Amino acid sequence: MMAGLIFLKGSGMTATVEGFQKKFSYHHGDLRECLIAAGLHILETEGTSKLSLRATARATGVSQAAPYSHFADKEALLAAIAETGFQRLALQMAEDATGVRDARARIEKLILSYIRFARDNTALFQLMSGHDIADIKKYPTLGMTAGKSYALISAALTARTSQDVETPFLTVAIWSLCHGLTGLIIDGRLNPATFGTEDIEAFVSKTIGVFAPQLV
Amino acid sequence: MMAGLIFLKGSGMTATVEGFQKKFSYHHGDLRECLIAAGLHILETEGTSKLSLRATARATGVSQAAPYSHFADKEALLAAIAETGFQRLALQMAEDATGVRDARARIEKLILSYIRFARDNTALFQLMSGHDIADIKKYPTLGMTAGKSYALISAALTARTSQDVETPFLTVAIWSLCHGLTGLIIDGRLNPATFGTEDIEAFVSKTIGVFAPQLV
DNA sequence: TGTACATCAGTGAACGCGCGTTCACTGATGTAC
DNA sequence: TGTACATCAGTGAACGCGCGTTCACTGATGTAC
Repeated sequence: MMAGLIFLKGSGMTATVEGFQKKFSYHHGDLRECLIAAGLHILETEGTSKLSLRATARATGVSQAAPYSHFADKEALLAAIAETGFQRLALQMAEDATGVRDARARIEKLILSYIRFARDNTALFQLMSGHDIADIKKYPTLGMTAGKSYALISAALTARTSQDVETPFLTVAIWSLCHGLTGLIIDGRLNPATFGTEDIEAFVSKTIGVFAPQLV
Repeated sequence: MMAGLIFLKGSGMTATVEGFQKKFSYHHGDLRECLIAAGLHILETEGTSKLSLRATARATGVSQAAPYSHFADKEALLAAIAETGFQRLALQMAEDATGVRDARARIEKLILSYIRFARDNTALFQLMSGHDIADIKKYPTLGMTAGKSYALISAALTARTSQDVETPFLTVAIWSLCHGLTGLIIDGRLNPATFGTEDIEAFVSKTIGVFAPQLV
């Protein structure tokens, strides 16, 4: 099946949109979500430079002016796409760490999940991390959603704080390490041969061991 | 004095270019360096989106086709600008840590210098860290120059490795932490109030203390 | 149940813009004699 | 020392492009009566 079909609108056509059958007509019915989905698709298949309002509308089979019924401008679409990204990231992290109750193992899982997400969705991750959205305060829900993955790591640490190192400090430190390692990896600026460990899993494990030995 | 003057070329005009007087005429004489300087200037004053070959040529007072005498295409100019950025970063880090011989203090200085550079040159730092240059292998000197700041931290660590944690591992870890903390700070995604320390200096110091207590 | 109407999502043409790149050219410069 | 010439950095006009955004409009839909 063509992935693009999901976003397409055409007279009389039917297509599965997020699990339910929908008959398309003059009014799309689900355009906002489809534009976001199409934007995500363009981002991953063609890169940031190709992600335009017009291309997104095109991929959705809708006129170039149609997005303006749902987004004030291009930046608003970018913000919505980034927010979806943060939602997916938090979801994936939570899923990957499901059932893992041991604090240290859980932190490691969360970090590896973060790295995996960035690797699998590089352009999206860069949109989420970058400066393409100038005024982040214009999109209050974006900041909130972005905090979800941070909260997962914070929560995993909260249960197991040592006496001499506070959780907030530890969270920021581990979060920075996770974020930095991820960025360096996806930019190809780290040579895994010089890690001093066999692979990234081992590296993360060793890092947490050195950094937070108080975690059980 | 207008900063733009530095890059300007005009019949009969004189301007100081990197410390020496130069009389401009049909042939510029130093166009390659001036284009890079102008590009850096645009990057910091107007942002990545305004950094185009045409704008750079305009800022240099030269025709829009002139840059093609020195750069194969836009990406080649971006690579040259990024490389200059890496050069400046390494230089600043080395300067900021001059005379600091204590391993732990030196690492801290280097990290704080890295953060300061990113804060003072946000758009440039993003060009250096981002994916705007698609095929980094096309610019071999870029990769080499990028390695200089990494080498500074690595060297600072080499002198003081504990028995149970190897230097390469520690370097990657501290490098990741430094890079990640920097990225989160310049993206405004960290609230300094929740650091658990008074300021960033204290945070970095505490981090190194926890992470590498074996450093004197 | 049937009809008139208000709503507003989506249309399609048009605007002006800045961009990367090409191309035949021009003119300043350094060098060989 | 003076002249002819090759070099090649820089010119300026032009190409085609895709973009964000606006605007008067159209037609599908739901609702009030």
